[in-house]
Amino acid sequence: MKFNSEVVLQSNHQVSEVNSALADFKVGVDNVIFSVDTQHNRLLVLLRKRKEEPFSNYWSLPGTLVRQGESLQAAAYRTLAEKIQANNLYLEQLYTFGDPGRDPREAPESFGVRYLSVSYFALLRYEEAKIIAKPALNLSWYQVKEVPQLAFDHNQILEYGYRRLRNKLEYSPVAFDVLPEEFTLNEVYQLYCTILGENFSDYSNFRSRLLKLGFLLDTGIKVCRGAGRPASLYRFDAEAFAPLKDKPLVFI
Amino acid sequence: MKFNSEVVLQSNHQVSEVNSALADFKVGVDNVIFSVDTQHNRLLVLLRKRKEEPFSNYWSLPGTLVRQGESLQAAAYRTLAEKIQANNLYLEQLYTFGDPGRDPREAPESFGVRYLSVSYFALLRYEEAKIIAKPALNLSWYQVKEVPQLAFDHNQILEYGYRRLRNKLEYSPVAFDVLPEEFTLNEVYQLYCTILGENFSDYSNFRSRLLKLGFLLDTGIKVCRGAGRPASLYRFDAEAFAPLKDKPLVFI
DNA sequence: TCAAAAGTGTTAGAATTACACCCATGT
DNA sequence: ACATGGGTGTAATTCTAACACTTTTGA
Repeated sequence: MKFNSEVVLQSNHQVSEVNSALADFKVGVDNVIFSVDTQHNRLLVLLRKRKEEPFSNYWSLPGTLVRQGESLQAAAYRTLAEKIQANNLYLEQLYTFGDPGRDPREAPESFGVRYLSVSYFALLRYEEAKIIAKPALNLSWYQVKEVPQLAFDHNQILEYGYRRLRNKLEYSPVAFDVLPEEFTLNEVYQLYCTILGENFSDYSNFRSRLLKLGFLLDTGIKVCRGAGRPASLYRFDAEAFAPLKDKPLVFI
Repeated sequence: MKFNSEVVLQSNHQVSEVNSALADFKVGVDNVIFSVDTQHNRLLVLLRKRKEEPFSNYWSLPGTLVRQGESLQAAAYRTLAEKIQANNLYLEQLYTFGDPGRDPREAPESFGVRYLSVSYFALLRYEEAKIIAKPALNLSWYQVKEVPQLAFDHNQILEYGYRRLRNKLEYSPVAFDVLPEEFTLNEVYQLYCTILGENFSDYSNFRSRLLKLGFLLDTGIKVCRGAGRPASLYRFDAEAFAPLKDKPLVFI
């Protein structure tokens, strides 16, 4: 019998006895909020410095506890909206971490209370992401490559979210949720480059693959970005995309 | 702003007021247990007829509440092991459903208690899956295509699990977790056929693609399955597969 | 007129598809 | 010997990767 590798992520916990009484749970939502800074070719993640126990002074993923009458996704969105403002964003549930011992507030003896974390990942563009500047919130963008040791199992959650992000980009049209209504093909390319790395594909090949898929409409409108030939503005055609849903697309 | 389609799955709930008090949760685990019957070319899912309220007499996904000191995955595995016995199985977390109102035990006024369902999906072969025969458990295999209306949001969970299963099969080696140590290539092909449908690929092409990937070892041992030329037994080589992990495989 | 950015085209090589065909066994 | 299932080979087509080249703008 084998279980899968995803599961391994949450299994490095202290071994603990299982008794047949039911566990009581507090449910939190933790967000991996990625922002793509195509200008500087950086992929960033939003972190918050904790000022409370446990893990006081550690950086952590922004999170919250779920309120009465609030859906999980609504809680995730609330956490996000309290901290940053953005018009185009993508939000999706990631994974639920709930091993006993993942939160030190679970006292070693008293198994009464467990802390469950339903994680979400969000993607938006750095240009649009305005941090709502309350210094008390202790928020900061970190380059994904340079994230320090985080509170709880948040490094694991981040790693998991990063993997999901790269996969999503390859076979689903997340990019168009994040870009504005109208965009140039080069903007799409830049987005892919900063997330997947420069050499994921040649621009001209990327371009023709994308257009061949047939769900990008050329508006005919041209825009000038500094020097160089003006670029066409495209828009995502949801109707043309619909039949491709579920099919394994490759944007590589 | 757009959220993704997965999220839509859990958003058809009654609208309810959010107040700032925290919600209390009971956490359950629900399992989508698929079994592949290659003999009869059927994909089955294990259902349990409820004998308690709510949804008494409805079929439902087998589930349980999480116990003190028990990990989510352990709870999922316990539910499974109580009901069926199998040597080779694959188990993976699916999605967490937690919208307010998904369980009728959440009284309309009292938002105190919420029922969260962390769903898991399992895959095993029908030949190996022995139902532990306690009539009181009211268990039965259903063909996925013929599942009736289920309790709670279990049809949604099943649909979601089914989608995941088909995707997993295409780009990850789940099949080899489910097959015995040694297997014939035709057994692999049959597995793919019953899950993805007859015409997903020609046998000879499937065969060469699979072998070219290089992580199947020919043991040299031949076995006869009735008439016809004897088939070679192969085994999955985890070491040879390791470098291919994360890479986008295509078993189509 | 030249550099920069947008966009098109070409070509060698790899991968995919749809088959035809040979091999080894039970009856 | 022939049906059955196992296994190999191949030719047409499509896809991919790498790169050359043309077009349109600002300076």
